[in-house]
Formats: sequence, structure tokens, C-alpha cells
Amino acid sequence: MRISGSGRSGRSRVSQADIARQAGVTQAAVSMILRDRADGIPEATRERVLAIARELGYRADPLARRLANGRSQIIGVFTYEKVFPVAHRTFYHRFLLGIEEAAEAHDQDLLLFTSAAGRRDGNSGGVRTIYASGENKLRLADAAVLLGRDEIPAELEQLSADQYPFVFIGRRFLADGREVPSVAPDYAAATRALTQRFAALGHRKIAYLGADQSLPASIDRLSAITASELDAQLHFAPVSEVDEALLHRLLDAGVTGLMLENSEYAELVGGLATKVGADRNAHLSLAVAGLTEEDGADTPWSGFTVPGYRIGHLAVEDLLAQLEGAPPGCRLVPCPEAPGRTLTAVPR
Amino acid sequence: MRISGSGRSGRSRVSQADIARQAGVTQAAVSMILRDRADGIPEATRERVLAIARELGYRADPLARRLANGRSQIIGVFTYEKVFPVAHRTFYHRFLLGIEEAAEAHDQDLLLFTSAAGRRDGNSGGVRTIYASGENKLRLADAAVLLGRDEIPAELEQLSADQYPFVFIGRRFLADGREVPSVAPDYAAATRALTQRFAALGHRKIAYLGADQSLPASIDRLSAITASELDAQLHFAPVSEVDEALLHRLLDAGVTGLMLENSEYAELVGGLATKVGADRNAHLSLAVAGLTEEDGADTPWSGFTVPGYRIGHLAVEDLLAQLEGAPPGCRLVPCPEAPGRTLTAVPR
DNA sequence: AGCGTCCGCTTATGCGCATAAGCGGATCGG
DNA sequence: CCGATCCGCTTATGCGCATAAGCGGACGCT
Repeated sequence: MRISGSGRSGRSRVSQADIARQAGVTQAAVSMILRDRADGIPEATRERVLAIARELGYRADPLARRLANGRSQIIGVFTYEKVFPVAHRTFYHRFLLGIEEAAEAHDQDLLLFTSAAGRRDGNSGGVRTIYASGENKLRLADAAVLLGRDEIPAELEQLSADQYPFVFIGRRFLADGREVPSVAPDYAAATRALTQRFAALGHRKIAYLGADQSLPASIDRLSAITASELDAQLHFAPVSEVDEALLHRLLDAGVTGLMLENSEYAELVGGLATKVGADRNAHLSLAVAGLTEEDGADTPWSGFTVPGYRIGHLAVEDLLAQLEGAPPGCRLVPCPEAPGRTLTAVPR
Repeated sequence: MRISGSGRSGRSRVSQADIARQAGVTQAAVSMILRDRADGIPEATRERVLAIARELGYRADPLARRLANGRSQIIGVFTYEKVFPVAHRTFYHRFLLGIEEAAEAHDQDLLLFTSAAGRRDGNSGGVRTIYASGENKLRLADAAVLLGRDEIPAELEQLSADQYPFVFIGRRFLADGREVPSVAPDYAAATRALTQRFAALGHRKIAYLGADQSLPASIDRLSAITASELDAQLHFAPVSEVDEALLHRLLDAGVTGLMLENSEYAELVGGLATKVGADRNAHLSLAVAGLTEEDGADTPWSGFTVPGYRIGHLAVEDLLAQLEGAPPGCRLVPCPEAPGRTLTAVPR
């Protein structure tokens, strides 16, 4: 029993065959005419067919199109985070914006994927998954940009094995150590530059505060710090656990500079620091190792900015290049320095 | 020249036919086994085929699937606004959230559409369009939810004519006067109730302030107001043009209550009103005819709340019903009253 | 007149999958 | 011992479209 039995459902009302029948030609002729491949077809027929197509309100089925010729002019965006709920909203926002605009510029349609969450595996309800019910749903698109911190490694392996063209936003590695095609902020270089700014301003002992130490982004930052000439303490604590006591301990230890993982920490620590600093009449410079473009060019925070917009753009362009046969690559994008006012010289 | 010549592109590596070949059966048998329609197929073959499928990393092509059986378990979301900027703006956010969750609950995938903007028509760059290059791109999904204020009427006509299953969020009308399938806040009823609250508190003369007077949502509100027992002035001005002078004029005219189109006006007018009210020692009650759930249940604002989350849910459920053959309808969803603290009795 | 050429299409095929219908062989009932 | 049944698949077909290849007729050329 066909679906069409229960109503017209998703079916197209009118197909090329319908037009062909009315125009007294074949479906193939209609296809050629509609695609403007009608080299040798006289104007009269052309116009007749086009007229009938218009009259019948013909609309091509993008699906059949893709099935037949392999391209749909659609690129996918898959997030391993809920797009709509607020989580990390500001962080991902710019990436998405960049992707959207680049897609528009290259005349590609954009498809945002949301998966029915994997109830099957019974764990947290918010997990997205690409492979479900035996399908690779990304295949609706010619290629896809992936993002989000909680990606499923097995899926990246699978995509890779499937030869599906994709880029990840942010660096990721496969089990065998190979790096996944990506466009990512160059945290290593930016952090290195930031440590040098600390050093140049007379800082000798600094601390780093963040939530994560396992993502490539964090690893890149941390190793840049430990490789620097500075004496650095590393602290990992969720934002909720950061308090004045911590700052006191840092100052006690002789720390003069604090590098924060992101704006969220900055938001919180900013208030505490001025207070604690004032109380003890001590100096504490702050810098953010990953401001968002949302923070604005004139943000008071010192540090560097993650060029999300640009990264989104590059990701799309990389995909299009892949579709043209270019090999996938891993691009690092420089993070512009944010001068700000929170990183200053150590008073002597 | 096939695309596949320039690389494996979007093509699937392995198809059912590949499995079939290796397993020594036909593609049809593989299909049956994978779809669990393998009524009379012995366990041995089943397992052999499944094993090979796994080994080869077979993934079904959702596109071909849909082409063959008419359903893809995907519902589309099309906004006539930029998605990403909008997603974090408060008004559409809740709708999208509701849609997302409902889709998840019903095991449907969600596809957000973004169109390459219509450069062709040369006008504003942000216009989305469903019909482009002769395709109806919504057809990638079984059905779709549409939203956004600047919809293109012709496209709704077209969708309607195409018998494509969709619902609009908000009321919309076709050229011939018929209403488009929709789920919408019941602005008329909510506004009526709000005028009654004003009246019950002793207000006799109120004013309405908003930006729009042509959308159905506004029309519903306005006619509820003018049909009420209250003496009402209507003012239309963009938020940017609202100033103290306006409030002075209202008070001069004996207005004691002001109804605002949305939270944006509230934000602005709130400040002005307390100042002006205090200056002149006059009373001015405020109410918002369309708070967002983002405003929270304990918002200080009086008025009513647009149940975006619920509407999103209903929209999805309506679509699924349509796909089962139910006729499309126009559902009005009641807007819960927000008591708030800005609507009070007129001092005598 | 005979042959090549070009026009204006048509025929055939395939994309990957689902599904109705068929079919040869074994088994079973009578 | 023959027909009926069932098993375990296969064959055929179509979804809507794109495209390579073919083909009949008109026309031109020599």
C-alpha cells in the first residue's frame, strides 16, 4: 500500500512526465528544456513546454534531482549541541552566522540537522547523532560542517570511512591519530602570543583557569602556556566553584596574571578580582584566551578573539573545494589580539 | 561527465547492491532484510547479510529511501527571518524550542532551511525563499513549519496549490480570503481579556502602542481593543521614536493605561513611564500584549504571554496529523495571563 | 540519385531503495 | 502419487529526474 493512498502526502502533484504528456513530448525532452540543455530544440516547443510547466505549477523535486545527478547544492550543518537552547549560545552563534552567510554567497542551501535524540542508548536526552536507524542523514546534503564539543568519535570515524565530505569546526583526532578535516582557531599561536604579552609586561608567574583540559582547544592552550617562559599554575574548576578564596590563594602564591578560558569565566572573575585586588592592594592582570566576537571590538577584556565568523566562512569554502576534488585539510585561523584594559604591567 | 569522476563526492560508498553481490543474493533480498521485512528468510542468510552490511559499513541513503516510499521522517522548518540571528532573539526562540522538542518526541528529524537569498530580485539581502531555481526545497522534508513575519504571500499560495503539508506559525490569509493552515496565539481573546482587566481596574481611556498594524496578529489585537468598552487611542511608531513627549501627550489626553505590542516596547517605555509618571504625579498602568516565555513567569510586566513553546509543539503535531490524512486546520492557542505589577487600579 | 548532416526529438538507462508478484523446489496432506 | 502449500528467495517495476545514445526525416551537396 502506497502512502499516496492515504492522501497526497509529500508527493509532488506534478512531475515532468505530466508536463510531457500534455505537451506531447517525452519526459526527457521536458527535462532538457527545463534544465536549459535544450540545444537543438526549437523555440516553439520550448515555449509550449515551459508554458505548460508554469500552468501546471511544476516544481522540481530536489531529491530526485540529487539522486540522479549527485549534487543538491545543499550543505549541511550538524551540531552536537542543541541549537536553540541557550547553551553556548554566544560561542557558536558567530560560527553559524559565518556559515550561513558563506552558504548564501556561494548559492548553496543550508540544512540544519537536528536528530531525534538517541533514546535508544538511553543516556542523556540531548545527544545528537548522525547515524540513526541505519541512515547517514547528512547524506541529504552534499557535504557538512560539524560543530559542538561533545561529538561522538565513532561517528567521525564512520564519516571518514564513508568518505563523506565534511569539516569539523575545531580540531579533532581519530583513534589512529589522524586529524579530522577541520577549520579551527589557532589557540596555540594565540596563547603563545598572549603569554609573551604577559612576559613583556613584567609578569613572571601566572595562572590559568578553565573548565576543560581534554579538548584539543584546551590542550593547545595549555601546552603553549607550559612551553612559555612563564611560571604557570593550572586550575580547572567549573565556573560555579570559582570564589574569592581561589584568588586569594593565587595572590598568596605570587601570581600577578590570570588567564581565563573564556568570557564566562571573565564575567565572574572580573568582579571578584577587582574586589580582592583592591582589598589586598595587589595587582592581578586578567586575560581571556578566547573572547567571542560578541564581546565586541572595544571589549574591556584583554586577550584574543576567536574569529568565529571567519571560521564559518572558511569551513563552507573548504567544503565546496572538497566537492571539487580538493583534498580535505586542517586549517588554523589566527585569532586577533584584543588589547583591552585588564592586562597591564606589573607595578614594581 | 558524472560528478563521481571528480572524486567520490556525495556518493555513497556502499549500496545494497554491493552487499547483495557479496552475499550472493539480490538487492531486493538485502532491502527486505535490512528493513526487517524478511518474513520468510532464514536466520542464516539474515545474519550473513547483516554481517556483510556491517563489515562494509553500509548506510542507507535517506534520499533514495524517500524517493522510493514517500516518507523520510523529516519535518522542515522554514523561517522568513535569518535563523541564527533570530534563534537567540527572544521572540522566535521558544517556538523553535517547542518544535525541536516535539520533533524529538515523535522521532522525526528536523531540517532547518536557509535559502540562498534571492539575489535575483535584487532587493534586500535577507529575504528567504522557498521556491528557487524551479524547486520546492521543502520537499526534502515530509512537511514543514513556517514562521517569520515577512513571508512571501505568493509562496503560501504556491504551497497551498501544491498540496504541500505545512503549518504557519501565526495566522495568514491567501489572496482569495482563505486562511492558511496555522497554529497561532489567540491574540484576539487575550487582548479582549486584557481590556477587561483594564476596565475592571477603573480605566476608561487607554492607548495602544506598537509598530505594526497590518499583520493578522496586530489586527486581532486592535480590533479587540476597539470593540471593547474602553476609549482607546492607537499609536504606531517604531521603538526608536518613542519618547517622553508621547507619554506627556497621552497623560494630557487623560489616558490612564497603556498597552504595548511587545516586550521591546515595554523595555523602553517602562523607564520613561515611571519617570514621567513621577514628574507629573500621574498614574499610568502598563500592560504588554505579547510577553515572551523568556520574560519568565514572575515577570514584573502585566499583560499576557505568548505560549511559544506550546505552539511549536502543536505545530509539529498538526503536521504529523496531516501526514496521516487529517485535514489541515487553524488552531488558536490561549495566551496565559501575566498578572505582573504594572497594571493597577486607577487612583480615584 | 545517393550520401552525409543536422535537427528534433525519442529510447534506454541508471541513481538507491522498497515492494508486489512470481517461481522453482521441497514438503506435506490426502 | 499428485496437487497444494510454503519456503526462500528472485524478477520486475517504479519513485522523479538527468543524460548518453539513437533514429527517422528533411535538407544540402555533388
